[in-house]
Amino acid sequence: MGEEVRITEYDVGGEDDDRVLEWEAGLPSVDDLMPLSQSLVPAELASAFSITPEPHRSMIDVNRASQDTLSNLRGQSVKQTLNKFNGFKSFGDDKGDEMVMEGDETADLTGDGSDSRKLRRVDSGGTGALGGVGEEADSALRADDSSARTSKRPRLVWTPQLHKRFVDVVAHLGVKNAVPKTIMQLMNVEGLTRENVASHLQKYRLYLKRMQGLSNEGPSSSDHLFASTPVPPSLHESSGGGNGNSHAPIPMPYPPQMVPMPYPPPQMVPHPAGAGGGAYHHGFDSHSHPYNMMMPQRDWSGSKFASVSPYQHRMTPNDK
DNA sequence: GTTCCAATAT
DNA sequence: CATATTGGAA
Repeated sequence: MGEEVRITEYDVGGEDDDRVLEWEAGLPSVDDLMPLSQSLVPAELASAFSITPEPHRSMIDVNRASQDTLSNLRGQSVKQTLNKFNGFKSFGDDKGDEMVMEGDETADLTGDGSDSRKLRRVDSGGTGALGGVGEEADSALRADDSSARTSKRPRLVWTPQLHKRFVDVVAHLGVKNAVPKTIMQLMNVEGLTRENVASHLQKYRLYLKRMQGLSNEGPSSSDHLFASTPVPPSLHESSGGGNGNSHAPIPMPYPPQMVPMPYPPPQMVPHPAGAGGGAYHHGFDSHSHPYNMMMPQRDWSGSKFASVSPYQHRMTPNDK
């Protein structure tokens, strides 16, 4: 069994600082990785081989470790990086809604009760304030607030990836079937609520409508996210019409493997939301920022919510 | 009783 | 502007 965390061992060589950013970009998110608390070796197996499992490691430990490591790499920007780690949040929300999804090779391990710790860090302007390098990373969190219950969900941020998925699903369901509940289910994004989808769907419909009216012309400044999304050419109806099946609450289009868009299990990555300053918008022109650009299909990060995004840029390049 | 959907609120 | 929340209608 190899060791998991030995990131600290990599030596930096004489690389540029920029390299570091590149690494970050490609690195899996925290949620991407196996839960730290989980041992790689099953207990029985371990005992059989006389392996003593390592004591538990918590996020705090890791953060500390990474802080150390990063401190070595670059004396300064550490904080920013750490924020990325702390910035993600995890929801334990279970509405008991199970997917009707098949069991293909997704081998979904995601769903497991991966530790639903609520690690919440909403730093926003803090960056400027002290900017100290030795900024506290832990912030153990006050116990009472840690329970997500009774607390409101943060605003969902529809990242390009999320939206992409949304559009795909909507495209595949007919117009008739493209209702919030179904969409939500097919999207298979953890923590995504029906309301979230409903709200987005509403906006999306308006967008489509507007698009139809003005079929040609007009890089409207209000395009944003939508502009870059391949709109379903024709909103064709799916099996809904001819399907005489009375049962099956959710009409699965086709067998899993045949379905043109097999979605990977949900994952999430911390999003730079407001703080960093840069937002995506427009899809292009973003190549100066390490994170959150339209990545190749893979890594469809940002399936989750992000901290509030207080800032929004108002740009009217060529407003019409 | 649930879900959709449009309007309205934050 | 982007989402959330609301309330009437299917």
